[in-house]
Amino acid sequence: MPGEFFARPTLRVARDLVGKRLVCEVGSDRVAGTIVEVEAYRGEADRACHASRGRTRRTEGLYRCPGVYYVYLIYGMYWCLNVVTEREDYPAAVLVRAVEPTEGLDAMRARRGAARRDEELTSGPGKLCQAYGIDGSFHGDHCERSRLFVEDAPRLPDRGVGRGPRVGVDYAGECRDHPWRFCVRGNPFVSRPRL
DNA sequence: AGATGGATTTTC
DNA sequence: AAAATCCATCTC
Repeated sequence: MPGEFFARPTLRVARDLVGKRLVCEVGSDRVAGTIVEVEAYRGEADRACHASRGRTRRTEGLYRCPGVYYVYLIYGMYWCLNVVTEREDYPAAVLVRAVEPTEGLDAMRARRGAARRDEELTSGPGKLCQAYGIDGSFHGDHCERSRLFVEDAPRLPDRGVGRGPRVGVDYAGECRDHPWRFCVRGNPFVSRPRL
């Protein structure tokens, strides 16, 4: 998808990202999957957004132009992939929380030692980054010029897309209940099926 | 349920 | 300088 796709209201980008394909090509290696779960993070008033404490060296990436990757380390162990949205100087992004693998399953299994079943390969933001080999070296890349990119796919009907509160943001006060999480309804690769 | 682990941020 | 925090995952 071109950068313009991400230069729109974050909730709309998040909704439209569900069903598209996330692809990573390194050398002759290609891994791909269908995005089945995302979350929107938007503005300094969103207490679950890293930018809620303002523009710092860490959060600077969220203020970049739409289509740029914001990749960060969580709990000192796992990488999480976000794509910046809206416009430059406004902090907002969509977190990719889960994909359904379609290509390169063997490479994913090799990187995901702990996964026993295929459903455990990419059913979480940290898991999918490990399966894809996404790390801090992708931080700041633009989607039009990166080994990692999003491919278009037919739009899912509204009835096939579930919506609910975001995961792991109990600390975010009144922002905790915002229904800014989107997923493919009934898909076994969604990280937390209950919605 | 408990351990893990490091960068960022807050507090002393 | 030290403590607390965090958009998670694995193992027990």
